[in-house]
Order: sequence, then structure tokens, then C-alpha cells
Amino acid sequence: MATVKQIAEVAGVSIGTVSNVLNNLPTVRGPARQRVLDAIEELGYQPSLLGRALRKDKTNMIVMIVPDITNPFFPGAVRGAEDIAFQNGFRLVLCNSDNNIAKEATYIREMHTYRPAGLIIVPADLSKGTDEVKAYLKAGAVVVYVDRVPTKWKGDYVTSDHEKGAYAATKHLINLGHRQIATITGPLTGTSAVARLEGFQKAMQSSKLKIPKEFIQESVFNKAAGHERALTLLRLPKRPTAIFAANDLIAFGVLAAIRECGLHCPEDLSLVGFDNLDDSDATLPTLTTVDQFAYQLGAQAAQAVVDRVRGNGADTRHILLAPELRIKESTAPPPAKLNSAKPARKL
Amino acid sequence: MATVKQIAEVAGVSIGTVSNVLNNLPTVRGPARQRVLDAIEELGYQPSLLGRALRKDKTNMIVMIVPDITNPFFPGAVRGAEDIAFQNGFRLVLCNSDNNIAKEATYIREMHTYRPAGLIIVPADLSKGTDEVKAYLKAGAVVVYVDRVPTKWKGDYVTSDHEKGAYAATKHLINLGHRQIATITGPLTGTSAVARLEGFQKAMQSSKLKIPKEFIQESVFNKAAGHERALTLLRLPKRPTAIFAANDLIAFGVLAAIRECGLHCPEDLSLVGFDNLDDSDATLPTLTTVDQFAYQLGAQAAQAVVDRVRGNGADTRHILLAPELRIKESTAPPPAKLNSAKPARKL
DNA sequence: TCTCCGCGATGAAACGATTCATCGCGAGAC
DNA sequence: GTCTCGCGATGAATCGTTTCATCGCGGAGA
Repeated sequence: MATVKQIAEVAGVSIGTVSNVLNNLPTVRGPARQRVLDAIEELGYQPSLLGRALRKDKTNMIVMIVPDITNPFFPGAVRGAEDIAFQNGFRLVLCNSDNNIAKEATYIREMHTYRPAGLIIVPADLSKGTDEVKAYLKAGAVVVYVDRVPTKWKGDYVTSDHEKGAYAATKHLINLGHRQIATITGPLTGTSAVARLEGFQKAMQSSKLKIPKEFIQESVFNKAAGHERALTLLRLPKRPTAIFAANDLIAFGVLAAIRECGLHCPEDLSLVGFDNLDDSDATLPTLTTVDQFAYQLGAQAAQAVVDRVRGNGADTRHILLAPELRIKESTAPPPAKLNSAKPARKL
Repeated sequence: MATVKQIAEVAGVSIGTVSNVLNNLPTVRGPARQRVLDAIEELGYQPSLLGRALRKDKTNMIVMIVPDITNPFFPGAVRGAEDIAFQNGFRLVLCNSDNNIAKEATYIREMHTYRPAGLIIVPADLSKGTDEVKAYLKAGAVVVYVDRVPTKWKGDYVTSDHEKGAYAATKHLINLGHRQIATITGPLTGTSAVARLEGFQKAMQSSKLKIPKEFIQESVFNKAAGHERALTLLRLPKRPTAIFAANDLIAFGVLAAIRECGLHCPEDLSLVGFDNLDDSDATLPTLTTVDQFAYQLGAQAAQAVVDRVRGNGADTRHILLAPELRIKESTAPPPAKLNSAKPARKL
């Protein structure tokens, strides 16, 4: 692989001149410039990003940490970040924290020594994250939180308005005539799950609806957990006529549970999800859900990094993307006689 | 951030000694060793991976290039690769080629200057890839192809046995009594789509079944395309009683088309997919499909890189993972009177 | 003719690690 | 007492780039 030294030799100039050409410094107008360009062409030279990074104490890498790429919500965000990064000459390094704060910390600490231009974090559930992140900020790197934001964090973040989305979803159910509405939440150690629960509660409160204690089922963001909690709800003596699931994966589990109980959605029970995953169109019925624009989330985060690295956007960004309710087939007015439509089949 | 130099000062030794301690060289048994360890602890030292990489001409990064992370087949593979990489002290850099050979080439060329330990490629459809990859091999890096393999490639690869999987899927339909079986393929510029088509054809041939020309519909690997091709098939004067879709996304589109035509799966038409995406359990009916173990695909590729970097596994690996048919609800015997069950509703 | 100025080009230093030839020293052999 | 040997530790060189103080030269002004 060719180096600046070789280019300098071939072009008959000094290595400093080669570097100046590479960086488009205006000081190189002379004939030397062309000779350098020719030599670069001739040798197929590609600058070593390692050498450059060591000297400049900064790379063109943006590190993005997500809890788990196999959670279908994240690929969209990753893709958005990668697109914007690539377009601006940055590269995205992806890390899975496995929703494990120790692994997250390891990644943050170790990746720091690669001197990335920026760090985009979707924090693990219990992550405070502020300790390791301080070192980045001190070193002049950019840190942007996405989706979930540690309560103490004062820097840049991009997240959708979980509370607003949950509020809209719940209001939709109320407007259809539902009164007995339950929710299956995400882990309440995470800020996004908490905000969605609050949106649900506020909507209920605004319509003076009571929420029985057992109508709030804390869970985690996957299908199996949603399935299990749904069975609990459906077997209640007085079961809900609608369920707000804190994300689509949970909702998929609920759909399965509804079928198992011999019930039908939306005739017997309405269901709303959150995320608008691609697959929410593949289910039967298709799932009414809240679109939170995963791609945009990632893209805006990457854009924040890019702008900040370029020196623009000195003011911290607190971006709150407005989610949108997507009404599909899984919601309908409640059955005429509450709870009498059909008893839940015992399993 | 502390450096070897500072550690050396604090511990009262030379920088060479510090390096020797860091690398666990046996030559540092003396009291100096402990003083160095203390200093490292005290200053919270973390070695600069940039400095190390520049000197050793190799990093702990494994670059993985996939066509598009939002295709739900890939996150599993990425996750598998990341897990194995992390466990062995390597880090995964993810790149989306966007199924674009130019972008793929850019990534390959530029990432080379970061001196990654290895390169894992799921090539874009038209990728030959051999040109840029040569530079890696010359530099002693490891290259592993995954899922699809360029025809000329002689090095390591990990892929599932697409042909075998397609054969099993088709045989399953034949065994159920189907005779008029169509397939919707992926883009036949990619090796995986070709192999699946061949498996389909061989199964048909082995049962002496003819395949009308219009029963082979070339498509691309997404839902919209599958939907469109399925409509074409369903509107044929003599429509198939079963469809083998070259992947689950296509199958999802087929399911939608079946519903639109007022038909039912599996009563009127059986359907088999390929990939066993999580979502293939969320559809109604659940989708009979071929599991190709995406996680294992990625994990084995990363393992191949790790082993080769460590100097083990000198022989090239050609790993062919056996896929498994997952029989679910979307397949059943054909309707009693062929094609007479119900006419496809005109749209 | 001399001085000064500014444009282009120069090349040594620096970034943070690893490597390797070398050195000092104490012990053992004669 | 001298020589040799080997163990531990040393520190200069190196990787590929950028940066910046400096230099040479030619033209303009006095």
C-alpha cells in the first residue's frame, strides 16, 4: 500500500506538500500540485485513516450502541444513522449492548480509544451512562442519546414523544367507546416505557376513566412477555375491552393470546401497538399502532453529530419527534354488551 | 488520557517495560511488573487502539458488509457475528452496501486503510467483489463471504444450503398432493436466488412434474414485489394450488394477495417461505418456511475470522449450513377439485 | 544594487503504541 | 580473580499522517 512518502518520492516533492495537496490547502497552486495528483493516481494511493487518526486524534467513525439489533425497531434507526453518516463521509460502527449496562460501559470505554467523531447511544434499560460518557465530552467528541434519555443527561438527544404517542393511542380507544382499557408496559426502568405509561394514564384521566390496578401490567419489550401478560388480562373476571401494548412486539404476543382464548380482534377486543414495524401490516388483523419514525430518529442523531463535528449547531439539540397514530384493523368499537360477547376460553 | 509514557514515568520504568507488561511478555517478572500494574490502575489507563493499530498494522475490528440491515434476515446474522466477535475481543463495524456494488466497493476500499482483522461480506446482488478484496488478502487480512458467494471466490465462505432448503420445501408441497406449484424467485443475479430456484426445479423434476413457464416468476426479495407477482399468478386461467416463495418477505406479500383475491390460505392455496423470520409466526396463518439459521451464519463467519487471525484453521472453510423446514399452518393438501374451489375474485 | 516581502515548498516533530538490538548486573564456572 | 552466561530492563526506531516554523527565491520598491 502506498504511503505519502512514496507519493512524495514519485512526485519529487516533500511529504508535507503531499499532505497539503491531500487536504486541499490553498498553498499548493504550483506545478507540484499536478505532479502529486498524478502520482496519487498512478500508485492508487489511499490515505491511511489510522495514521491520520493518530495524528489528528479523531477518526471518521461514529459509534452507535443499541441494545439489540435483532429487535426490529432498531434496524430502521441504525439505517437512518448509517445513511446520513455515509453521505457525510463518516462511517458507522455498530455495537450491541445486549441491554446490559456492563457491556455498554465496556463498549463506551474501549471505543473511546479509537477516537470516534461521535457516539450515538440508545441506552440499556438501567443505564445512567454519564460516567463513561464524560470522558468523551472532555475529549471533544459528540454524544447523542436516542430513543431513551437518562434523566440526568443535559446534552443532545433525539427521541420521539412517547407520551404524546401513547396519549393519542389511548384517546383513539376512548373515542371508539372503550372504557375498560388495559395496558401492557415495557420495563419501567427505561424512560421510554415510563413515558408511554404516563401518556396512557393522562389520556384515561382526561376522560375521567379509572384504571384498575391489574389493568397495568409491567412487562418487557418482546412477544413472549406480551403473550403471557395478555393471558393474565384476558382471564380476569372483568376483562378489558381494549389493550394498549407499549410496543408492537408485545402486541403480536397479545394477538396470539387473543386467538388462543377463542376471541377475535377487533370484535371482542381492540388492540393498539407502538412502533409501526413493517410486520404490523402482515398480521391479521393489521395492527393499529403508533409510528415513531425509527429511520428519522437515527438520521437526526447522525445529523446532530455531523453538524457538531463541523462546528455548526453549537446549541444543544433536544429533538422530540412527533409520532403519528396509524389506524388499521385491530381497533373497533367495543362489543355491545361489555364483557358478554364471549367468555374467554379456558386453556 | 493516560499514555504508556505517563505510566512509565509514574512506575519509574521505561516505556518498553510498560508495553511488555501490557502484552504479558514473560520477561517481566520482577518488581517492576507490579509497579506498572499499580500505575495503570491509578491512572485508569486504557491503551490507545489507534497507536497499537498503526504499529501492528492490524486492528481488532471486523468489518461486516450487508446489503441492507432493515431486511429482517440480516440482523440475526449481524447479531451472531457481533456476539462471537465481542467474546473474542474483536469489534464489529457494520456497513450497508445498499445492494449497490459501487457503495460496497467504496466501503471495502476505505475500510481497508483501517486495517481490520477481517472482512465479512454478504455481497450485493451483482457483486463480483474479487478486485477490491485482493488487496485485503495480500495484506494478510481474512475475508469470509456469507449467504451469497461470488462464483469465482475460492476462499472461506459460510452459507446455508439454499438448494437443499428449496428442495425440501417443494417436496413438502408435493407430498401434500400438490401438482401445480409455482415459485416466486429472488433476483436471479444473486447466487442464493438461483440456488433456491434450482432446488425447486430439482424437486419438481424428481417427481416428474412439469413447470409451466409462467409458474416461475422472477422478483426481488421484498413484500411489495411478492404481492405483485402473486396477483399475476392468482389471475392465471389455470392458477397454482401452491406457491414456493423464495423468502418470507415475498411470502408476506403473497399472503396479502391471497386475501385480496378472496381466497384462503391454506384451504385454497398453500404457501411456503424461506428464512423463518420471527414474523412468520405472527401472520395468520403462520407461515410454513425454511429456517436457515441466520444467527449461526453470522456466528460461524466471525468464528472463521477469529480462528484464522489466531493462526488456527489454515485450511479454507466452505461451510454449508443445512436449513430445516418448519411446517406451520400455511400448507395443507390441495382443494379436492383442482382450481374449482373458488375463482379468484377480480379486483 | 540592496532590501524586503510573500508565495510555495520544506522537513522535523509529534501522535501512542510495539519491537528488537543492546546493556548492566549478578551468579556460576574455571 | 576473570570470564561467561542469562535474566530484566532499556530506549531508539518505526508505523503514516498532519502541523508548523522555517527557508529559498523571485519580484517589487527605494
